[in-house]
Amino acid sequence: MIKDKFADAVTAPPPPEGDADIGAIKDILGFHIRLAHGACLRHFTETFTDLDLTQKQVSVLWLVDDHPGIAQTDLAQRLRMDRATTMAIINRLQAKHFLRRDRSEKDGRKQALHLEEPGKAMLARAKAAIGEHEAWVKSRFSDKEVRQLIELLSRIHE
Amino acid sequence: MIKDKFADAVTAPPPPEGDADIGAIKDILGFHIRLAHGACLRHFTETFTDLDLTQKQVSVLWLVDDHPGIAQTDLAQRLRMDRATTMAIINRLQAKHFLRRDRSEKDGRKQALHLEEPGKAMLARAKAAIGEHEAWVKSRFSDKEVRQLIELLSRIHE
DNA sequence: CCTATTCGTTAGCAACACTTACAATCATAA
DNA sequence: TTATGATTGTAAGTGTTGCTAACGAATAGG
Repeated sequence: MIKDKFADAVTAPPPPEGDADIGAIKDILGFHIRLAHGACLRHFTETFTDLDLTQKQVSVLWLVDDHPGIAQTDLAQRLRMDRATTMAIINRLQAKHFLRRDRSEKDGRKQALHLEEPGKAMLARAKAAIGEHEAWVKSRFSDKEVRQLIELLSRIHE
Repeated sequence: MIKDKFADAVTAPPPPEGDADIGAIKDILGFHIRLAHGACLRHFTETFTDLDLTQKQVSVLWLVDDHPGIAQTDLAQRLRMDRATTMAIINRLQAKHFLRRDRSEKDGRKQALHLEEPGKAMLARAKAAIGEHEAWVKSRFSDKEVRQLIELLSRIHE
């Protein structure tokens, strides 16, 4: 119930002038990446309204579960985030009691992150929701195309 | 000079545990789209620091140039943006005297957007910068792969 | 004419990315 | 061992973006 007008915009014939879509921008690869990301983000947000989680938050929960005791800097590197941005996300997750910070024993500067029980439960629900979301994205591709797309995108973010 | 640590993170061997990259998340298509978008956005921002323009602002300048007299709603639909978000972007561009709002003669509710001279000059510079940016993105693909990738991404944002 | 819709606008909220600065900790060289 | 420099987390602040809710003005349709 968010995108009715977009549906129109897509199926409607070019409004006034003739060709009249997005013009030469449509040849710009970066532009398509941004639009595709925006579409994904919108659908993700809808899928996760009940859980009240963002993409980043889910990614962090997921990685902390995969790597118990991981430090914030390590997290930031894996998700290509700023240290300060990571802080903000960790703060929100901690406020919800999804994870805790323990001082690392090996390095007093670092914080060892661990999921709390509510975090584990939420992650389980989140993974189910991600299944839905992924199904939505992948519905327009064959398995081979999905692998192709992932391979191509991987080259961009290394 | 922003991403030295990321270069390390990418070329460095998996830190502690064994496989230890991003784990099962790497099979999630949406995750790769987000990372690729993030990488693009970072490079774009670096490329456009001198011009002090964002992706959205460039897209709007470009479209207004392609479709003189376009209304804000039409812009919003083409770029998949909210009306309110579009307002904010138009306001910033207008504050820099890059474009102006004229009341539409055919529909008193609409604002007809036109580029001002500074806007045209800036768009010319922006298009050159986009050339650089695109070259950076495309450097890792063949022409065929670029066409493929655009086609696949287009299916996501319709 | 009356009603519903559209468009622009304003205001506010949340998330994120970035910067600068600072304190604590660690690593290393003198 | 001490001094120096780098790393880590933290805090505070700025800017961009996306969303909502509400309102007035203009339009379209009955």
